[in-house]
Amino acid sequence: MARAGITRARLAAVGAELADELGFEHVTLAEVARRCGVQTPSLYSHVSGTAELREQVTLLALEEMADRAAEAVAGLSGKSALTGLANSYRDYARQHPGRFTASSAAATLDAETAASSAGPRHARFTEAVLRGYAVHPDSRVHAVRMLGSTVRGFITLEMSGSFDNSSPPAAESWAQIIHGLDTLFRAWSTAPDEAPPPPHAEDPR
Amino acid sequence: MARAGITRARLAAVGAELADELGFEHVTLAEVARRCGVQTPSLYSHVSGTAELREQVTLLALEEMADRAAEAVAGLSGKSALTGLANSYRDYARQHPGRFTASSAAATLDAETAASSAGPRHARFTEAVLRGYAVHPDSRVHAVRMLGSTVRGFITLEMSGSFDNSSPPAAESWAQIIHGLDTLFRAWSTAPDEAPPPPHAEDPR
DNA sequence: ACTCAAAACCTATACCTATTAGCTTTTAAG
DNA sequence: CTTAAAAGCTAATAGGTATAGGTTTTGAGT
Repeated sequence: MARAGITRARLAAVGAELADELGFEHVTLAEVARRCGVQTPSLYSHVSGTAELREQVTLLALEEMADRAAEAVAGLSGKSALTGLANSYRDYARQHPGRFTASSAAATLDAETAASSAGPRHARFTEAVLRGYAVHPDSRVHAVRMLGSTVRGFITLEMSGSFDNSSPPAAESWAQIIHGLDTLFRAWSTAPDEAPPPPHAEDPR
Repeated sequence: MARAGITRARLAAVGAELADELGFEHVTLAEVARRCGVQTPSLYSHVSGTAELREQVTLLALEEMADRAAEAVAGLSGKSALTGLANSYRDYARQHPGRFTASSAAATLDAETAASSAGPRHARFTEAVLRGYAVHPDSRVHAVRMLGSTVRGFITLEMSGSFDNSSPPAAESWAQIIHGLDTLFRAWSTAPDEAPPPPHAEDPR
């Protein structure tokens, strides 16, 4: 279709559209090439293969999400910030399901790429939100991880339709869960919650 | 390799091994056929295609996880039950990463299949655990969903290596997070936490 | 034991996608 | 203008998916 010079960035953009339309697993060199009005092998001058193409989509998604997260928490603190951050992710996932899925595939990023990606930015925003709660330093990382886990887990399950078969709409639970996190983080701000014994033995490797 | 008569169940089993060894996305008819000492087309008498093969692996994983969850919470209540349930999932994911990934792909199950799968069993175990907290009926579903989201989210992020670049080992956060959920559910058992206004407008479609 | 039909496999084939190799056409710098 | 690199293209291989149609087992009924 559209010929306009292939660039790495354009491949990522086309791949991202494709992901949202057909699902991240259908982001394929052949289809992207088709949409760019170019033969498949031509793409190899710009990306090393399918893996890198998808990686670019993943990085694009992480960037976009970080941008939105930044906007969402700007000037807010406490529960408003928490709500804004969480909603920015959920809204993004609803508007761009394929990209959100791509962002979950950050697993496949090598260490250097991951470090230079927007990944760390996300952690910083989350930390910023948590700072508003004055969470005790010893609990901060845990809170960051819990927030990330719960938000990503909920969105994933919601997207996969896991909540479609039980009665209250997912949105209601979402509100309650955010409320719960707010409560919990408030509690963590005072006492550093003495570490309970590890709930089960680590494999001693 | 081993010839012993192909059955749907065996395909699922071989597929599950394959998933753990190479990753769920490498569960392919060709490779399963190879491992069964059979030609690829022969599999079509037992499954309708790649999609159904993977679906079988997903169902197998859901069954296994439900079995373990059942064992893990048997005779326990309160925080012990919570910990046991959560750990049963995390341990399963560590021992069978590919199957765990497969279980996350429940999205692709059609409604009937999903309903008759082990999916509902998981919800029941979670509910059972929550019952030990005497969570207010109005909050129960939300608690179930939060527990599911947090546990699955954490495990996914841990598996993807997201926690590898910050200092306290993931296991420590895991313990803290379970502790946090315990605290929260205890709080939810008393007051039904008046519903806060929805944190943001639903799309009014 | 014998038959014969279904079950379980196989071969052949067509179509995708991925990837490599090597050629041709632009394009823009000097 | 010239010319070298950039950007694309064609050709060709490999491996996975899927369908069609044939052959061999196997076991149920007689």
